[in-house]
Amino acid sequence: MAGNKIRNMEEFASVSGISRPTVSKYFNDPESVRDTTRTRIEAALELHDYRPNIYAMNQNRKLTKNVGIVVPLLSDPYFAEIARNLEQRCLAAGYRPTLFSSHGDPALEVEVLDTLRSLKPAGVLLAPLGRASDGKALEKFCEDVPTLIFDSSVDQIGLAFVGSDNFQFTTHITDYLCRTGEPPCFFEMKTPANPNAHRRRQSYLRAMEAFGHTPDVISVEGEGWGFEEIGLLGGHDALKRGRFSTNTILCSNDRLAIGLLTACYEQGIRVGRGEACLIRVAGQDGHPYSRYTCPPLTTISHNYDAVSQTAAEALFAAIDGQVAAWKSTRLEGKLILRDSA
Amino acid sequence: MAGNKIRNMEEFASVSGISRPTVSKYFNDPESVRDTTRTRIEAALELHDYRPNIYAMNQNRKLTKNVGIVVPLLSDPYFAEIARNLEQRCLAAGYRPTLFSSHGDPALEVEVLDTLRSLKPAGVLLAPLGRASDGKALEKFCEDVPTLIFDSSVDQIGLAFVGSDNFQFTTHITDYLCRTGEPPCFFEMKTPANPNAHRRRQSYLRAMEAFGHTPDVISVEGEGWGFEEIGLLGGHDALKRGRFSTNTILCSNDRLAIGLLTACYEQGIRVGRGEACLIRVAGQDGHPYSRYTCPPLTTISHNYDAVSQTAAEALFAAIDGQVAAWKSTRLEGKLILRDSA
DNA sequence: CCATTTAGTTTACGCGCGTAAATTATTTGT
DNA sequence: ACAAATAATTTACGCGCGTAAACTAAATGG
Repeated sequence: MAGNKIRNMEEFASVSGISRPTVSKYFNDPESVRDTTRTRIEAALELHDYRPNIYAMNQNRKLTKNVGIVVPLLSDPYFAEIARNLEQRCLAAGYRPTLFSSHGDPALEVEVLDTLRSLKPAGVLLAPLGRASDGKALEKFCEDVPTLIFDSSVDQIGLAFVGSDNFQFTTHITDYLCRTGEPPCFFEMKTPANPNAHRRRQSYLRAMEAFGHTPDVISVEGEGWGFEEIGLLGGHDALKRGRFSTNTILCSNDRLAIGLLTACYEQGIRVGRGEACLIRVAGQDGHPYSRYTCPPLTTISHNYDAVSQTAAEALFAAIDGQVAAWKSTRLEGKLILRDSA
Repeated sequence: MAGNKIRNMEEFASVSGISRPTVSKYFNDPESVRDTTRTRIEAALELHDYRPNIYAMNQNRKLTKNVGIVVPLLSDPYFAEIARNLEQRCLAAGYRPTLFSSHGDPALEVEVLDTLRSLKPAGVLLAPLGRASDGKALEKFCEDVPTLIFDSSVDQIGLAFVGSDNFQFTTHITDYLCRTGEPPCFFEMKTPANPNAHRRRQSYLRAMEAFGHTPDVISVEGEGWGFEEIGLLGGHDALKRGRFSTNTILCSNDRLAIGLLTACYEQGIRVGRGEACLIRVAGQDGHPYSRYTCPPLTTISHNYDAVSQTAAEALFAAIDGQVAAWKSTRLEGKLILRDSA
């Protein structure tokens, strides 16, 4: 932090007593220079706080150190949490993460990919919108940029897929619900945004069959990503029409469950596993807010850490040139027992 | 989208029949070239889908078109929502927004500002962490980069401040609570992260005095940004110890209220304004999830749109060279009546 | 229609860095 | 201690674009 300001790498090289190409090499990878050289550079770095111009840096590099992180909806705390997790891992690995949200809009998703392309990222961690995504655009993007798909799988594109095992999720929690009370009916959106929802419904149907129960799926209307509102309206409607065939409701996801809980409350229906409770409600996802619903929501949680770690490491490996065949990794969820079911 | 790919502006200029400097001018500001020229460039643009290299662009420009948006905690839906709003406004105004979260960590906040500095942004929309922020670092950053502070004010730094009128918030909702039932006690964190919390407490004290009531502030322990958890634990504790002097509780913010509602639920205390209800709970902020608590939360909501618009427009005006004295704009909130109070 | 304004063209340079090739200095191994 | 291997230096070029200056073409106005 000396008075004289360093304007460029040339000047910094001279004050550090090292040639510019070597300094350049250092900034590319500090490990690539000799210990004594690194020490001298880092000493100068402390005195003069110089940072290479990222624009000039990235202009000539074939591969930048940028990593794009794209989620369908950043205002959903689930995605916010996983994005935060991925962001930290990128930073720790020496990459420069940039966050993008598609805001639930397929057109915006394409725009985001376009923006990303111009950033020439070393890699991208992409959670697609799902059903509504422009498949062609995604595929084309994956051909151009090393992309790892997470959360929601779309065909067999990109380097690999990492997400949760939705079959295990629903089977596991259905099993729990069957063992502890009436077998559940299944509460979902009629036209879900996300393919995971289909897997969960199928898994529910299979599990119920396997356990010898008759499944019952309640599909409510509603488009878009306002799941709580859809759960609330659909819940009110279903409750009024006596649409639930058992006293136990498994929701396709936690946000839907949050809306349903509100509907139950507003109709004076006590939810939980206690004596005085009329129905049980369970969710799926391990949403950050599921602990704070009334009653607190029984759910099956993503393994946030493991998903993030697996996804990040797979991408970094690919960036480092380690070729691997396309692979789908689906991690198991963990049942979180609370008062709602 | 013709077969031949354009490698740089030179090539694009030749296929569009316009000289490179003029094309460069177009990309800087499409309005700065004649209509006929713009039409020809845009026609070529449709045929050849070329995009200027942003790294080369920004290298020589004194001012980029980048705008940084920094919030204390992106996983808080309140900040996620306002960030989304700001992001859209930046895009609409022709800027390239980039989202950053300090993740509740002062050290990360400084890192974010450092990263931002190297992006040479035209401007920054910054919501500081508050109390924990490194004031010196913020001030220095504001000297170097046109920065507009929003949400939470720190001294008189940056171009201006835009946020909500916390005095009006608390006065207004306190007034409502007093008129409709017992005067409220005030539930807050002992060491809040955010200066807005202090304003709200003060406003509560003043309002109660003005209305001729005795104020009662319950300050609960807890550090950091896990407000729901702090509200939950502090709520349990306060309820067990009979710490609430009236049947009405005004929370310093909605997230605290969400935790308190859960504590009430877990202790079998019915919340709301109905006959069978023991206490009333109200929040402040108009949190996106406040509609879905049980009972739905009465709160006073930020005017998200107006705050975002005022902040964005003030920044854009400053970027366009319109000098203005430092100014603080505090917008009024709107009472949202729900079942909790 | 010509003088004036406005916009586009040509030419040229520089930004800050990546990177390659040839050379020289330093470290290793024996 | 000397040859071989490794690392740093010198030199030089280029990336894709911003931008300035001098010039030429096109639009405007009376």
